[in-house]
Amino acid sequence: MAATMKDIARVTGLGLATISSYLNGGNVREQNRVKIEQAIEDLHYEVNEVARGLRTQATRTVGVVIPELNNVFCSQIITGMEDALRSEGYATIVCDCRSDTGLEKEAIDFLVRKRVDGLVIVPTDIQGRNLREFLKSEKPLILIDRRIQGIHCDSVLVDNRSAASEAVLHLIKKGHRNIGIIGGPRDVFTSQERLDGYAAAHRMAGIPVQESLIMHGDYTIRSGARGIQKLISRNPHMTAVFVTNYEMTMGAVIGLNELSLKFPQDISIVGFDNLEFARACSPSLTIVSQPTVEIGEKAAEIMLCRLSSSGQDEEPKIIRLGTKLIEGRSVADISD
Amino acid sequence: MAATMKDIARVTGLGLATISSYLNGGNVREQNRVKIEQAIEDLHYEVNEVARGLRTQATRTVGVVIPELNNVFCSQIITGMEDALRSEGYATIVCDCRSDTGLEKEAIDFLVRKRVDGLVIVPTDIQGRNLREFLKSEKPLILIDRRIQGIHCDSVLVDNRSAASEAVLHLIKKGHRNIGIIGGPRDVFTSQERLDGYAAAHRMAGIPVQESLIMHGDYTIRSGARGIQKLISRNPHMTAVFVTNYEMTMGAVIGLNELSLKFPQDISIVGFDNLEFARACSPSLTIVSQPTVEIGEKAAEIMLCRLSSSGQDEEPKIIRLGTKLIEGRSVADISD
DNA sequence: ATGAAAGCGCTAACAA
DNA sequence: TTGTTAGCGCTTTCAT
Repeated sequence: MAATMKDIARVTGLGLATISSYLNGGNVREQNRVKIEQAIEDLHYEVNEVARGLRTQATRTVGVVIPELNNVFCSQIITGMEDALRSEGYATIVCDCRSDTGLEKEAIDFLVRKRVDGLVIVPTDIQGRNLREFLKSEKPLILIDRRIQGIHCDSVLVDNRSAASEAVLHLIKKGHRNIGIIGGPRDVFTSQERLDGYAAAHRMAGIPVQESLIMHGDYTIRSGARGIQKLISRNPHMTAVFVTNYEMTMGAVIGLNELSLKFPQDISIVGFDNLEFARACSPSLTIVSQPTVEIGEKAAEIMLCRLSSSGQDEEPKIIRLGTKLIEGRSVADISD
Repeated sequence: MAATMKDIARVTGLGLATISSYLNGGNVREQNRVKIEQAIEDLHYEVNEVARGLRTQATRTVGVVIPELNNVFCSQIITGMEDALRSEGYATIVCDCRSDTGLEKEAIDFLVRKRVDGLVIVPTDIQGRNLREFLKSEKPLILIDRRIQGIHCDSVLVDNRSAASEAVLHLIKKGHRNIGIIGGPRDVFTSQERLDGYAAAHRMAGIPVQESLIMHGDYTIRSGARGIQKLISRNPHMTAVFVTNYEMTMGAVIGLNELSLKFPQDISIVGFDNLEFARACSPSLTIVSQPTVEIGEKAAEIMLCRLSSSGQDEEPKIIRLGTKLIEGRSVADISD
């Protein structure tokens, strides 16, 4: 059996309160401090966080629900967040709900049962019913990447409209007029914003938006490959495609390979996320890059703040982080 | 405040033992069962797993330590494992130690303090000092991907020797005689096994191994890019390269792009992992594919078994899973 | 089948 | 500063 505070008390001849005080950074007489440290060393004592949690009603654990762990955007966010939380003694329990609203509900219930102190989520269910329930618990909730109507809580987002319009304007500047887009699911917040940005860029340039140039994928590699192939067959005049997440970008590249088409000669392409992949492509891809690690760190920072005694009653914060357009060689200049 | 068993007892007029018995699947008189269920419903009661954990000395939580979450091999393993564990009510706390032995120790201590019931680890420290300590706790420990000398515990590995020799023999069959390899760090178990396989294939074919054809990377994209460039400058006769993990494979592709070299015309390449990336390359890459999700599921299965009352005293299991060589178009046939 | 009571390891209020 | 004590919410004897 692992040693307990009682053992330390017995060995040192001190009371429990003294040990507890020492462990929690309180004042202890020098000679006792030495004794306690010696005993802890000898008995390999480690605080039992379960007992502490029962007493303090805090598990020092944060729950995270994401649509897909096996997705660079998500895994990078978690890397940044987990790191920041752990350095403050918080554990992170990550649940992957496979973009399934049912599994999302199960994951949240699971985390509630585990008594996490707070929840960070990249929501799948756009209704947010599960979240409304969670909010009643008065525990901090942070939304990442997607907002939900009627849910007022801290959110960390990127500026999707600007990101998309910057990408599309870049294509327009290079002379493209028939620009396809492979967007995400119609009902996803982020996806809508990116489509808005696509339309806004067209408006700014005075180019009408053509419905046939708009495809909705589901953020998978497969849908990216299918998407670009459909776009091409439907739109003989299309000279460029903007793809709105990493997996679909990779899919689009696969799709072109399958048709033996080359970028930028046959078609220009602007992708999304994952600089490494962009550089690995030949020629390298022009992409919109999101500050994923920063998103995770920001979420952790806000969570830590809410969890501390001070930052509880402040208004919900909406953080918008910027993206960068990183130029590769996948866009042909056809202006003349 | 959330409702407790006491509340259920008060509302139903029953004793705590009865409620507990009900919650744990014991026998309860029909009429009481109904009453209890009603009360649970009304009060939104949820078991407090923290209190239960304190009492039962089990948190129903498994700790996982990996060298890099933002690495497809690791994230896919975790996807498979987390899924299997959660469906049995176990939470997974993942710690990313950034391939740093110091951080690995911190992560393990952290998980011990969190009183995880078991530990699954892709070890970074090849000495395994942290693990020796953990083993004393009598809690189940499972090693993934890498074994450690002197640590006897369950392990889930792939057959690295066969994987590597199959890849190299494939190259030899296509007529290659000067085959470079970008291996992992010298001290990593998996990396040694793959190098063994590389050598074994040469022996089988009666081809001497040349030291200059062997590079050691550190499993990062950057080291793959540098690695292939060094190999090329050092070995003018080299016609093919075998790259031994996904990140370095992507790096090698980047490195070739930077030199404006094409595969398979200028050099043939066999990579590792991530079928999607392999298909996204142009032409598609021939790769060794590991059953990552299966590795995670197997680890979860063994952990669940060890954690159950039955499977505790069995001998450590060493599971070896097979890999597949998936042919793309990145290997030129130069036999004549 | 059910109830009473002890105790898991800790913190915090109170006393000394 | 330190000791004593009560309980956090649960499971588990031991009675009944």
